[in-house]
Amino acid sequence: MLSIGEFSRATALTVKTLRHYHERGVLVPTHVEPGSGYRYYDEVAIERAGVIKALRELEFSLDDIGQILSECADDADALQYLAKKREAIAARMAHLRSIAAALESVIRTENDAKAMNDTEFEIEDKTIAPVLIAGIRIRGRFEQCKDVFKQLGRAFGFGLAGKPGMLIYDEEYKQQDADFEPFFPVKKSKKTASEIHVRELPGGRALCLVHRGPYDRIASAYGRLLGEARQRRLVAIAPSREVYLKGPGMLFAGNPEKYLTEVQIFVRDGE
Amino acid sequence: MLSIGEFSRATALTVKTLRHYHERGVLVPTHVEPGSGYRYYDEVAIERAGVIKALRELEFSLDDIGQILSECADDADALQYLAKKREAIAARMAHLRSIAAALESVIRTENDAKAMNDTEFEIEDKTIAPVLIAGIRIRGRFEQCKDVFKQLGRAFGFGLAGKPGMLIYDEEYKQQDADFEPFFPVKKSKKTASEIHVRELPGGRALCLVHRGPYDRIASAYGRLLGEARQRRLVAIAPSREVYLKGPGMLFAGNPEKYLTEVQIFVRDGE
DNA sequence: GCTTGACCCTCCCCTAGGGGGAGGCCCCAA
DNA sequence: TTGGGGCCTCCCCCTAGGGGAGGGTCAAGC
Repeated sequence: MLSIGEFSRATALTVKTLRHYHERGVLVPTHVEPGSGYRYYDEVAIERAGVIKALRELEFSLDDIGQILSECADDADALQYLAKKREAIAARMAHLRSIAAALESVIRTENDAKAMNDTEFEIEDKTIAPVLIAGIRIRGRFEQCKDVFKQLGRAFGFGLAGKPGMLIYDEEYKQQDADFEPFFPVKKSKKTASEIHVRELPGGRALCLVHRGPYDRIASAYGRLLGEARQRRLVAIAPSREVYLKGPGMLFAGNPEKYLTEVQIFVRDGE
Repeated sequence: MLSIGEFSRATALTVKTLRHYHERGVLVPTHVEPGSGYRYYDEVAIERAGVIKALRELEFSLDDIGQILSECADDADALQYLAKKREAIAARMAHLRSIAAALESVIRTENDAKAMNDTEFEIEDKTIAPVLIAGIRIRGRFEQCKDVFKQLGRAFGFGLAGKPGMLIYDEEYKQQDADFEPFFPVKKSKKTASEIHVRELPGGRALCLVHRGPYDRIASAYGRLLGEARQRRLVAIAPSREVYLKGPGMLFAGNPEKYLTEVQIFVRDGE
């Protein structure tokens, strides 16, 4: 028979832990001296302690361990518990994966934005590649887009493939009854029962300009782009797009003077 | 100003949680009525509550959240915290992955063994495929192999590709100074600084017999196999192998009468 | 037999993020 | 003025133990 200290060294469990296991009933000492309350353990307890250690390493709770020990004498008997644990761990990992994806997305966005901190932006004549998006087209005020992005983020678990954007279907600026579609680029399509519309956005030639500052001053970027288009004898094709290189973050609204928005006006040669 | 109940509905945080956040200092009410102790919150608190909710969903601790809120006004300011969290989550996921692998391995082993429960085993003349293994060759008593398997399991995180086995280099049975090598099949090689020997085990023709029962009766399987080899005029090639289809489990030692061990004696045509 | 030092005991408080509930005060409307 | 709902503080509960205080026990040396 081993005293608790000897048993602790034999099993590599702390004395505190052993007393706790006794209290919780998962590893009761073989004998408790009635007068002094000293705990004594035998060989059988060493084996049981080994099983408990193995189960703890698999992150079973003490309650589960107590039940497993009372019902099982062989790994095969514990199969249902092991399988349940496997499912629980898979679920937990899926959740952690979604958190990691969200973190990754914020970090990348902020790093990208940081790199553009001191850039002076000019109008660019680019060819935009087609891109798969998930969007929700709505009619109303632009403030609503915040909630729409949240909805999209939840539906796709931030398994996103790029910066969020918006399609603006109106030919002229409308404050009240605007017709627009916030979207996220996504990696692959996914069944969603809601009003989310997943499709490939066509590419094409576009005049682009990055606007730095709050959204209520974004009209100037449109003005410059449309002026440039006229000068180059190009015809704008609706919808135009905005890509939010840096906007209100996932956590903080941040400073609107630092917002970066690329405005893309698709064009074709004028007749 | 909103009462705590109204604020609770506005933020979707429970009243209990809000009081807890107050106590922990992460979300202090805008005003506390001195007489009654009633808490009142304003619009700014709603925004702050939103940030706290987002950070809680990313599984930051309240302490971390307090610090982030006190130092950051923009997602960019929180980058270091986000990056640290990402690392922590990656580490946690790696750990969970190893647990899941261990669970998977036990479950598969037990299911495989269960399927062989009622089988009567006969000698088979098989061609064994080559297999990549990690082994530790030692000299001593067979009881030591238990610790060796533990060591291998730890080193390879149960990222295993099959059943454990053992190579027996002795031509005859030795109790004391046996020369043997417990091994695990592995998926790919891996640098290990210790005495673990990773290599491809050659395949070949072998006479095989599954032995059911404790290891101290395994000699009969060898006897039957060697007799069969003699009868077929085959020559045994050392080392022979044992594959532990079901032995003492990861958790319980279990019932030795149910152990299943495939003995493989490699042979070539006799001259 | 006594002392000493190591060992062991129980009891209480602590961790993170709240949940549940008791007992009592506050506020507003009928 | 009275009710009912809202709000307050205080206490205990959960994991799996850790830290420490205060005090009893064991075995060996003298």
